[in-house]
Amino acid sequence: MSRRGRQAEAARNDLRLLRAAHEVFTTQGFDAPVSAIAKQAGLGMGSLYRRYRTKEELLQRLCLIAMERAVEAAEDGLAEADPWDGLVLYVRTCVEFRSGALAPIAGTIEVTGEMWRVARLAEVVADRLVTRAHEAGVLRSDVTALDISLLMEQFSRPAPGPPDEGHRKVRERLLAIALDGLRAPGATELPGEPPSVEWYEGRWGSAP
Amino acid sequence: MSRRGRQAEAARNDLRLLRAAHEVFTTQGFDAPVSAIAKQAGLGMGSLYRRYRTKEELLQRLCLIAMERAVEAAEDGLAEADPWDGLVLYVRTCVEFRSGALAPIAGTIEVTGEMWRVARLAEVVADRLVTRAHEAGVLRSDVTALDISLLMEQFSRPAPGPPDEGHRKVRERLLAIALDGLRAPGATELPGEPPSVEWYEGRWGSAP
DNA sequence: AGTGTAACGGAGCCGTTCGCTCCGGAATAT
DNA sequence: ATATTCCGGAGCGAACGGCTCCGTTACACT
Repeated sequence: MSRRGRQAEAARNDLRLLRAAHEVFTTQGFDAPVSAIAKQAGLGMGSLYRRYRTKEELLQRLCLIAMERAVEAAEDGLAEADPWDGLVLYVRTCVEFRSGALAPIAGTIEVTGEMWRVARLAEVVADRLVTRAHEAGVLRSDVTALDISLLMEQFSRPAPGPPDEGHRKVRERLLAIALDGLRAPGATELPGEPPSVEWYEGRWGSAP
Repeated sequence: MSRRGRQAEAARNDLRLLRAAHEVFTTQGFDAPVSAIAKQAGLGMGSLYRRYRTKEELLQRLCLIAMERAVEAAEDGLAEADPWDGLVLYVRTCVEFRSGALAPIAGTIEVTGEMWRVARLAEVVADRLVTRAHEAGVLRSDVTALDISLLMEQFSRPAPGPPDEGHRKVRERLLAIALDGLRAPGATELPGEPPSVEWYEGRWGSAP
């Protein structure tokens, strides 16, 4: 797998690039300047634009990876013996990686076929996790898988200003509160209709 | 109060301007173009820059008004007989007005003396509301007033993309979940230390 | 060692955007 | 009729962002 010399450096740089892009885009929003990614990665613009021919291409790659990670997180949750612990692990992991912050980007770029594929997969796996929690009676019955996706998205929303360790801690506390609110049985019924998949994916542009 | 003719129109326009600015800044973020506010208000740039000499001046006014509204909301909550209902009313009202979305703006502009004054007042009133809920034993004991402020801020965070009625509904559902998570007694203890006021207000620049 | 080549950094091009100004005209007041 | 107030929006200068181009560097192969 690993090559030597200059090629190995290129591979390392690609990783650094993706990490930097994740960091920058999730905290500064998707209209962050490309130069900020290069800077964060400790690379020049030339290297970035050699690897990705356009900003959009970088974003597509980034979203794809984030979704793959979400799938992994869901599978990890499924591997957990206790349904509740599994669900919590999934939510915590996703919020930690801020996958939700990437989701709205999909509205800005063209969604590739592969992205749709992984998105469907992620949906299926997450559904399984939620269904299991429902059947075990540990998750309040009026909450849907989509509610949970949107909750994660809400908690991945970037805080303005420079990244701050304090923000991470605060998010953990607030998320713990919200997770308690997810436990069965709910104290009060949730208002309104559950959100629909059509609406949710409508923000991504038309289907494949 | 109301004047006639051209002066009355100017007063109406000021209101429209503030409403538009609130709408635009809370949904698009604080780096939204000034022209967008003028457009949303149905006015020209000239009218805007006659009333407010600079973008910063407009933002200062806007923040001040938002904080005054937060104070009102807290007082309304205090007027409620039931401590829990009062707290919920306060949180719901603030999230509805998205006061939290304005708070981070304070880091980008100079904070006037009057703004500090009202901020202190808001802090005091909100504290009273939270303390009352604690004493009544309806609010989980490990949550602080600052946690609640930050929760409101998290839920006021702008969603990318065009404003959408769906988002409002979803926010209500998610907020209902979080509010259930605030009820006493909490299912699991909150992680980490409670946030400190110094950290919270540190984002606004130095004290007056 | 010498040469070809793949990857690197970053200054700079060009189109766009943004805050703000300025002026001609319309509505009101005197 | 004249003076005053207020309005709209084209346009200015500066800054910014995506992307390219090119001189330089460091490895690979013989």
